[in-house]
Amino acid sequence: MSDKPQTRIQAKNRAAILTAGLDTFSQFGFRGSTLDQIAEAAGLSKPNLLYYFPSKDAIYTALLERLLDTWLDPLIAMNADGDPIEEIMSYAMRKLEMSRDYPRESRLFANEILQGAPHIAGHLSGDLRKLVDEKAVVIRGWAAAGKIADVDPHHLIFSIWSLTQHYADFDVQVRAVLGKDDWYADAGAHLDGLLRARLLPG
Amino acid sequence: MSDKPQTRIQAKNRAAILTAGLDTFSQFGFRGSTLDQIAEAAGLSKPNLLYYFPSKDAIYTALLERLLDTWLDPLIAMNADGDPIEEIMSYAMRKLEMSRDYPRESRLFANEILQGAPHIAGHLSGDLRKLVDEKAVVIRGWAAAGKIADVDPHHLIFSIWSLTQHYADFDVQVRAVLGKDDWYADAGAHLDGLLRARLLPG
DNA sequence: CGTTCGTTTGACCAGTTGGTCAAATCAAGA
DNA sequence: TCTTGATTTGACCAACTGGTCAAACGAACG
Repeated sequence: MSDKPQTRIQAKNRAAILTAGLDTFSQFGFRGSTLDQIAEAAGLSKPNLLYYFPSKDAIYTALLERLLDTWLDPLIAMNADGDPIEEIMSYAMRKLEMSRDYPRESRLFANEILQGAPHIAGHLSGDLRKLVDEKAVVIRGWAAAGKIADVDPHHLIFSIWSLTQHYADFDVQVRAVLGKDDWYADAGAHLDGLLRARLLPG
Repeated sequence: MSDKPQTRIQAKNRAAILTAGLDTFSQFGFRGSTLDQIAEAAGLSKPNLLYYFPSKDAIYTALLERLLDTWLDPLIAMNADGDPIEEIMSYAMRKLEMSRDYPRESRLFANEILQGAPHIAGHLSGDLRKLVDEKAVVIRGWAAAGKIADVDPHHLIFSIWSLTQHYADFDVQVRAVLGKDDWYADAGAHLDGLLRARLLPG
């Protein structure tokens, strides 16, 4: 929004607060997180924290907005003029990489949705729905042209979201069941096989 | 555990508390829920609620235990002697029905896992892992016998969990994007097509 | 040096939290 | 009816919550 000039110390502390908030909110949700918790994680006193952000809600909202800005980039990048199967597959793989590289962001989003999306309900039925509908048209076009098998575009997208985000959101369960911490390679291979089998035309 | 005889009024109030707790905990998580909230939803006063359960934690734990008892039933029911593809498919369909019929239970579980599974970590690496490993052996046997395509059993199970639970846990998002409330039939058809394409041998 | 302005903090506040307790109420049997 | 035990509640508490504020600190600049 407004980009007032920031001193180095402001930039550093704001960043520290956002990181601490991400850690905390992504684990305990909005109501389950406390300012003291976030302040301690950021290495600041509580009043100091409130010097940089006016309220707990402001920290949370800032995080959500930053998240929404980047969260849908991979879907936006899906190109109607590319090779259909490769476009869909690389979208899925990019999402899987995000689960590996940004699990806290994934869990923050999951928490928000689980609680009924009180802060971003409008975004879901606005921007998000519009974007998904657009891409659904593209996918339906690919299917109609016989480039991929006939598939419900919306539910295909839901499948990619759920399959990939599961590894970030349910990380504890995945690691407990597998008995190891490194799921990425196997998950990638599995996801590739699962989606390709469904998408190959004929 | 101990089944002391319960009066009708005890049974009724305990049930009301558990229902209210399920509503609340599944939406706000453990730390985000308050006893006052639960008491009001149960139609009881807070001290009255604490007459039936010794603490907030006890309500939450009771709910989680009741959940774990039934949550894995569909997976347990997967029969090594049945038709492989139909066994896997009906497992997936049963899980999808559970997302439709017991979304609060699904969200309660999701919340617990998101927060690092503090109450059921042992269960995950114990009972759950054992059960999944057993079924993985069965699935691997089916693949070795050429009854289904070669697939990573653990990640296949993760796929079924994520694909089905997504509709309960991310219900708000699903309904916002679809623009309608009724996802069950379409999700079932999609899931059937997705899994069958991957599992058919040859 | 002194001023100025961005930064930090200790003390504080009102409201909420999980939980306690003694007293009151109720239901049912003797 | 009276008694007994189960049930319910208002009053209360200590700890914690998000948030405020005046005072103190800090660094850069004249």
